[in-house]
Amino acid sequence: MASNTLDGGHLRAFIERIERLEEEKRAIADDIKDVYGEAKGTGFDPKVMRRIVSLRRQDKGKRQEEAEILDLYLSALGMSE
Amino acid sequence: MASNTLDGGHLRAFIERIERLEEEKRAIADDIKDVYGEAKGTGFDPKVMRRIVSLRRQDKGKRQEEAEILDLYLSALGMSE
Amino acid sequence: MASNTLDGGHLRAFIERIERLEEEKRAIADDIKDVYGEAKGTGFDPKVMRRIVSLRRQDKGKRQEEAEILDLYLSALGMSE
Amino acid sequence: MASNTLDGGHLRAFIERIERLEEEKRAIADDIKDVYGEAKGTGFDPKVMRRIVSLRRQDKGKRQEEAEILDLYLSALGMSE
DNA sequence: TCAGATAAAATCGCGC
DNA sequence: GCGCGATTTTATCTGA
Repeated sequence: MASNTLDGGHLRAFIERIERLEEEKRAIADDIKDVYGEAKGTGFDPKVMRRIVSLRRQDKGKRQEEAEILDLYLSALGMSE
Repeated sequence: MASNTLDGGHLRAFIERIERLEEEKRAIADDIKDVYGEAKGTGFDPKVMRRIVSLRRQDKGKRQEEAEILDLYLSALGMSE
Repeated sequence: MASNTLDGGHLRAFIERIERLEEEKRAIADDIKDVYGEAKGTGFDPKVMRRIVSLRRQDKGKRQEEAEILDLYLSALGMSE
Repeated sequence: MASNTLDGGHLRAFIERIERLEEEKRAIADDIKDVYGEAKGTGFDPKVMRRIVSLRRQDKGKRQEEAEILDLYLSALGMSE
């Protein structure tokens, strides 16, 4: 039972670390929303902006994927080290 | 055309701010994942932990909503002033 | 081409079933709106009512989650069998 | 205070009617999900199907809009009765 | 690696 | 028309 108490304290610590991080994450999400709002206030269409961000994210992901494939080829050729 | 360039620069600035924020957000998400991994390494079940975090988040949200609805009732009853 | 026609017919049947169900769903949504309107007509504030409905929905979901998490705890402790 | 009790009962009746309707709505939503699952089981791609349903819904909305415009013209011409 | 579950983002629709 | 809430769609993550 003592060990249960110990585990409980340990678990609580983990939970609270996670909750703090999630709070930070949420704060940033709010910041992002604010930026969209600010942009809207200066005449930009948030919907269009979201699409741009999404497209650029995809491009970036694709570029990363291509880089990984390149690494794969290089290591297959014994040229990665 | 000059105005287009200006708008473009403005838009670009917004987009880049958003992308930086999204990067931070993703970094925090990774941190959270790490914490779950670390907890798992010490014997805790991540699934149970996620459920706990979720439940606590709901509790918090619900308490806030209840406070809001009380205000609503009071104002509906003309007792808010 | 015969197989295309067959697949097309099959697909069409699925699509139409879905569309019929969506129509029913929309009809119910309209009914709900009507009830809010009727309640408003007898002096109740729809905004407050919506909040109540939302809160009760959350309560229900939370109770279900709590039951699930109890199961999780029990199984995590090897007490579920 | 007696009137409050009466109002409470009335309010409760409205709330419960709404909740029953929302339950029906949710049941239908589940049915729809089931149909997509069934279609997937016979080899159709749910994502494509959703797009089809969405397109057809748009078409329908557009056709309705056109019909309304036609009615408008007809009544403007005194030909609607 | 894929399916299933979970969470996030985007879209839609309502009421104000 | 705008914000807000609900719904739907998309992306992420975990476990098999």
